[in-house]
Amino acid sequence: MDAEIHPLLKGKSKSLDTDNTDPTHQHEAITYRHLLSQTLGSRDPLRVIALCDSDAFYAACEMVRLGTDPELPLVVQQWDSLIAVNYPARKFGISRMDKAADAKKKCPELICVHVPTYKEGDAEPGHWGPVDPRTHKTSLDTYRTESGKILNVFKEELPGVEIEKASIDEAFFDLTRPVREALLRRYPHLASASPKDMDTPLPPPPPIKWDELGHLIPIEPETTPADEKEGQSSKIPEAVKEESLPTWHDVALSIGAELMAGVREKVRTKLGYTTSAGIARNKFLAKLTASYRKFNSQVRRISILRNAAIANYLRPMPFQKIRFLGGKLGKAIAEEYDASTVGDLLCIQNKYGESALWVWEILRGIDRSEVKAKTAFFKSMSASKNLLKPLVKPAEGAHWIRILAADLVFRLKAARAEQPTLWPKTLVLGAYKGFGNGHSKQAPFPFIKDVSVDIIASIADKLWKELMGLEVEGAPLNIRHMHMSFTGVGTAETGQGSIEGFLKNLSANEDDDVLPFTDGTPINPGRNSPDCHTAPSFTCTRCGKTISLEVNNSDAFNDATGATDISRARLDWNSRVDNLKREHEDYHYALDLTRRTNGTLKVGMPGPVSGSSSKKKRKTESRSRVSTKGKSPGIERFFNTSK
DNA sequence: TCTTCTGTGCTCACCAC
DNA sequence: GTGGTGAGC
Repeated sequence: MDAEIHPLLKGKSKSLDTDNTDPTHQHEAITYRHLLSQTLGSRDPLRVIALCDSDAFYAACEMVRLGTDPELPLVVQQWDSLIAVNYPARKFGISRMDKAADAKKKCPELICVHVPTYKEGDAEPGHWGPVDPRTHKTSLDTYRTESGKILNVFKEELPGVEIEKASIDEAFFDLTRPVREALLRRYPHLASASPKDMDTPLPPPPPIKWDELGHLIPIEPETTPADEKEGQSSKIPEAVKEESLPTWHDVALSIGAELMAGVREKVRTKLGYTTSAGIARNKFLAKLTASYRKFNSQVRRISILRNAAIANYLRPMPFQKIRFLGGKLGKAIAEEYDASTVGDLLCIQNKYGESALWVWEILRGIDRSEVKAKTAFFKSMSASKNLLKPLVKPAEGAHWIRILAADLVFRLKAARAEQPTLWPKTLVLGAYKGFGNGHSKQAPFPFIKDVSVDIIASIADKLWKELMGLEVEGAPLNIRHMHMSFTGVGTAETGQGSIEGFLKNLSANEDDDVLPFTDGTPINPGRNSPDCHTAPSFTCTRCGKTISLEVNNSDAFNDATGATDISRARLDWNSRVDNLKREHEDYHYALDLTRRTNGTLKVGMPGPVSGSSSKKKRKTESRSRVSTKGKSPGIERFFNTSK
């Protein structure tokens, strides 16, 4: 879920257009041009994004595996603590924080399932008899497998839709395209605009039967359902009534809800999992919407956030719930402003607001990050184990090495079922005595087709010896934690630039540059690319940087639309490069603005470029501030301003 | 009822040195 | 290569 732009610097281009009066674009008129354009990407006013997740996923996996009655209370435990509680069990007041024994007291007939475990010699994780943390290691692998099955159903049901697996039980969907297609099918009169009418707004949309689709997040906050009903008849002022009139985007959301209802039903019938979904105009809001469960108990599991409801939905939200604001940055903001909700921050944004564009935008529900299928597998794969009974003799290491190795073998094999050439370049073994007290050693890992516990163990045993060599003679060993991981996971193919498929931004230094396809691999091999070997790009006259277009395999000229027309494809390229230019200009504009209002913004970042990891950069930035400024309190650490 | 807050035991990513 | 942190589930 990488945004393309540094979150703190994201060109607030869109908001500069229509700006402060309508940051969420909820009143933006949708024209024929909007409707018929295929190239607006995240700026599409008809964008529909969904997040689908499974409730109490681990518990659901066990219910399916065991074939238990869905009404029976069930929990999944990891040693003594609960890691998943199904809905029937929640009715007994059991929560994830309970210990297994306490939960059992609350509900004597509770079904307690232990997570799958390995012990030495096991080829795969399983539900073996009594488990013992002193001999076993837990494994979530069966849940990963189930997660993969769900993802496959998603893909089958929505071919051509970009689906991004966000975690073991969540995925984002960019439904914009299928929704647009459905829209044009259902309302064919929309498709027949003459060129001169392209910029006229669409005719009024039809009414929408929300009740059949899911739960609509109310425009007016703090009203009980009764209030809402009453309000609809007479109490709500005219202006609000206006706002709640359906828009074409609402129609689009409703079609998105239909699509999600379809895939959810397929997941239920094919695999037995129930899911929830949130539908909104972007990923950030879709995610928040999905977690809206107020009236969303068992029946309606789709929540929909209309543009008109965004502001009131966000305002009371504790902002530290927002991704990237949950950590130290959020804490610093909270302390600086004595604020806790989004609403609190909206009033005081201007002090640092311009140097924190990402925050400015996200508080207003603006998020342009793309839904993008994960193109590569994990960069690393790790297994670790807390040892309740610390190791005291070096010879005890071999046992745990084999257990951790079994976990990695199993997972690598599973990954290779889909990507046979997957190759972890290094193996790392770590042994720790406690906080910050330990070491790790690594060794190159050969490309072997049949990776086995023995192979890994033979390498790891050597690493273990090295680690033991670091120990002081005669001192107690006392290893409390062991860690083994594969790093540098990639594919063994040559010319693997296409694996990434996206532009790479190698580092976050001043002098870094965006490299178009490091090895010159065609962006879109074959037919449709205007130029098979060059990423479309432009060079900024102000900063001299060359900005290249990110290529996304859901792009309009790609397979799904069947657009084979090269000139059309070229048009797409050009308009998208234009967008990119605008975005980049916005970036400079924002930078200038910041300099004027807040002193110099010292972030040392390249402009908004495609293909870089926002997370990476944000973290880099905040971390470097912390480390360079030492104890500097407050928010300045994050938005480094100077007089 | 909903939310939120804690915590543990992982897993993954990234950066500094 | 190695150590260490932040963050999310």
